[in-house]
Amino acid sequence: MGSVSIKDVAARAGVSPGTVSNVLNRPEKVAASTRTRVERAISELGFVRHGSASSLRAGHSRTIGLSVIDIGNPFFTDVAAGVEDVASDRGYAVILGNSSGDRMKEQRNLLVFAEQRVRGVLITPSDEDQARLDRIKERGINVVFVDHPATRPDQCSVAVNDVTGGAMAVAHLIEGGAERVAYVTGPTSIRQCADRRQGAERALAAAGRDPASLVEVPMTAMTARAGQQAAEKLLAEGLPDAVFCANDLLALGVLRGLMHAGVRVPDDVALVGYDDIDFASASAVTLTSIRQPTHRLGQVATELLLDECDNPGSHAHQQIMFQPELIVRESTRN
Amino acid sequence: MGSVSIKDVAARAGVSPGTVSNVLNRPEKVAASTRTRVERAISELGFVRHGSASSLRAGHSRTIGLSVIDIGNPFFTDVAAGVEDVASDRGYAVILGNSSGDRMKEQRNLLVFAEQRVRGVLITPSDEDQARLDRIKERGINVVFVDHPATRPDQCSVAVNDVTGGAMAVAHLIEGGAERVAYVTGPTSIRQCADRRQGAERALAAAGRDPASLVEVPMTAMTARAGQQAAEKLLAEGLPDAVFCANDLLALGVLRGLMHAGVRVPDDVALVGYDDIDFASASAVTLTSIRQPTHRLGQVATELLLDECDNPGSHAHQQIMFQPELIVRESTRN
DNA sequence: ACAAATTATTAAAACGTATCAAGCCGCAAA
DNA sequence: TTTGCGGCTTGATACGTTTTAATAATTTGT
Repeated sequence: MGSVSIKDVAARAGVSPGTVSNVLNRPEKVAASTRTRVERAISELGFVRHGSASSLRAGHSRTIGLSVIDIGNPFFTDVAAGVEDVASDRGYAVILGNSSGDRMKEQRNLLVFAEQRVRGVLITPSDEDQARLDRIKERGINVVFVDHPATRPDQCSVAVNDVTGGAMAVAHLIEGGAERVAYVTGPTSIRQCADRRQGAERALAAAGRDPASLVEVPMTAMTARAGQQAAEKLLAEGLPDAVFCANDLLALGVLRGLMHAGVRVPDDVALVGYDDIDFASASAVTLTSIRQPTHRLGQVATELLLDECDNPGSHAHQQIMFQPELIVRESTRN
Repeated sequence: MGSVSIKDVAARAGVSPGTVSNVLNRPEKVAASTRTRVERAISELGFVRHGSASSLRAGHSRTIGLSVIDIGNPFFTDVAAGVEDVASDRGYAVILGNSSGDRMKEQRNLLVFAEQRVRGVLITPSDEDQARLDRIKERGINVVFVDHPATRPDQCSVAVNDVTGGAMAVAHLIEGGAERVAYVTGPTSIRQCADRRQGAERALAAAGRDPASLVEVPMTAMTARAGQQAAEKLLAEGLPDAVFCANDLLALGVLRGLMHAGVRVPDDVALVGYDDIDFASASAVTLTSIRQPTHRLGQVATELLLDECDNPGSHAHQQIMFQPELIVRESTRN
C-alpha cells in the first residue's frame, strides 16, 4: 500500500534497481528507451523517492535550515519568502527555526538542523558568539549570515548598509529644511540601531552641523506602541523639526501620537521611517521610509549557500552589502 | 572529523551500539550506571543522532510539513509561529512551504513533504480538491486543515467561525446607529469572504432589516491599495453610514481614502476591519476589528496532528471551530 | 569479420540507526 | 546445588537508496 520502493519500480520496468537510481540522478547516463520505460513504471506505481534513505547513502540531504530572530516581523517574513523561492526552485526544502532572540532556542534550532543533516544553514545570529557556529561548520554544514555582515573572510554573508540608510534619511530631512532632528530608536545594543544612528550623525556632519545635535530618544521596544510613547516624550521636551525612526513601526506610532496632539505631519514635523513595510504606504499620512531589498536578501543568501554546497572547490566566499533606497512620501513633502 | 556515529559512542562507552540506541530512545530500559557512561561518551564525542538513518529504520521522521497560502500575510505568519512553538517543544522540525495560492506550487510542496517522509502535514488548502490530499493520506501521512473547516469526519481541522465574525461586526455597526452598511470584500470565491458576508446578512436580518440592503463592494485583491479604490467607489456612489471590510488591509485603505476626501471616521462613517493585525491599533484612527486566535490556531493544529501521529489508535478526529472576538477602537466610537 | 573501444546495465556493498530474539548474569525459591 | 526468573545487554538484520567495480551489449576501426 503505502510504500513503493525503487525495487518495485525496477521489477515493473524489468531493470535493476541501480538503473532506476540512475534515471533518477543521472538521466543522461541511461539509454532513452529504458529511461522512458522506467519513467512510466515510476508514474504508474506512484513512486516517490525516500529522502531519508537517499541522504543517508549520499551523505547529505536536500534541506536547508533557516533560523530567524522573529518570524512575526514583516522584514524577516519577506526574507523567508525569498529563501523559500529559490530553495523550492532548486528542489530544496526549508526547515524553519524561530529563535525569538533567545539564544537557547537558537541553539536548539541548530541542534535540530544538525540532526536533520541539513545541507546548510541561513541564520540571522542573535548575538556575536562565533564559537557556536564554528562547531556547526566543523560538521561540514555551510553557514551564511543574513542581515548581518560577516567579519571573517571564510564566511558568506548578505546585509544592507544601515549606515548609508541612516545617512540618506537624515540628509533628506536636512534638505527639506530641518534644523533640529530627533532619532527615535530601539535598544542601542542592536547593531542595526547603532549603525543607523551613525549614518544619521554622518549626514549631520556632512551638512556642517554638529553630530551631537541629534536628539536621541531610545525606547526599549521597536513597536508602534513604543513609538507613541516616544511622541509623548517629544511633545513634552519640545518638538524638533524632523524625526527619524529606526523602524517603520516606531514611525507609525510617532505619527499617531503627533496627530493626536494636533501636530501636523509634515507641515509641523517631518517624519522618516525605516524598512518600508507595506503599511508605510497605507497610513493616513503615507510614510517616507528607507527601503531594503528584503526579498532579494533571502534569495541571494540562498543562492550563495547552495553555490557553496554544490561547488565546494570553486566557491568564493562573499560578504555582500546591499544599498538601501529612499522612498519619499507624504510625511516629508512640504 | 565531521561524522561520529552510534558505534563510536558505543566503543568509547564500552557497550554495544544497541545499548546506545536504547539510552537514546528508551532510557528507562537501561541501567543507570551504563546510561550515565553512555551519556558522557555522547557529550564527549559531540555525537548527534543522524536523523535520516533514524527515520529510515524507524519508518517515520520527526518533521512536519506546513503549507500556507501566503507567508507574507501577518495572519499566516502568526499561525506559523504557533506551529513552530509546539513543534519545536516536542522535538519536531517544521518544513515550510509557501503556495502563493498557486495549486501547482502547492502540489510541489506536497511532493517535497512526501519525499521527506514527514510525519504529518498542516495545510491551508488553496482549493477544495480533496483527491490530492487523499493521495497523501494513502501514504500514511496525516493531514490537518488550518483555517479551513473539514467537511469529513475522518479529517482533523481548526478554523475560526467567519460567519459569527461577520455577524459581530455588522451587529456592532447597527448598534452604533448605522442605517446603510457597505461590505468591502475580496473575490467571492474565497470562502472566508463569503462566510463573512453571510454573517453580515444574518446580523441585518436579526435587526429586522433586509439582508439584501447590504451594499457589496467586491475587489479583486485584498490589499490596502484595493481598499483605497473601494473608498473612491463609495464616494462616487454615495457614502453609507458604515463600512465593514473583509480584511484589515482593505479597511486601512478605505480609511485612508475616506480621510483624503475629508470624510471623518467615525463621525461621518464608521469602519470595521477583520483580523486585528498589529497595524489596526497603530493607524491614525485606530481600527475596530475582529480578532482571531491566530497563534492558538497554529498551536492547536499542531497538537492535533502530533496526537494523531503518536496515538493512531485512540486518536479522535476533531473539527475545531474557534470563535472570533470584537475589538472596539476609535473607528466606531462616536 | 575480428579486436578494440565505447556504451548500458547489473550485482553487491555500504550509509547509521532501530528492533527483536537470544544470551548473560545474579539472585530467590525449591 | 539446581532451577527459574527478571533485569540488562548484545548481535544480527533490515530499512531504501547510491555508488563502484565488473559484466554484457553495442558500435567503431581496420
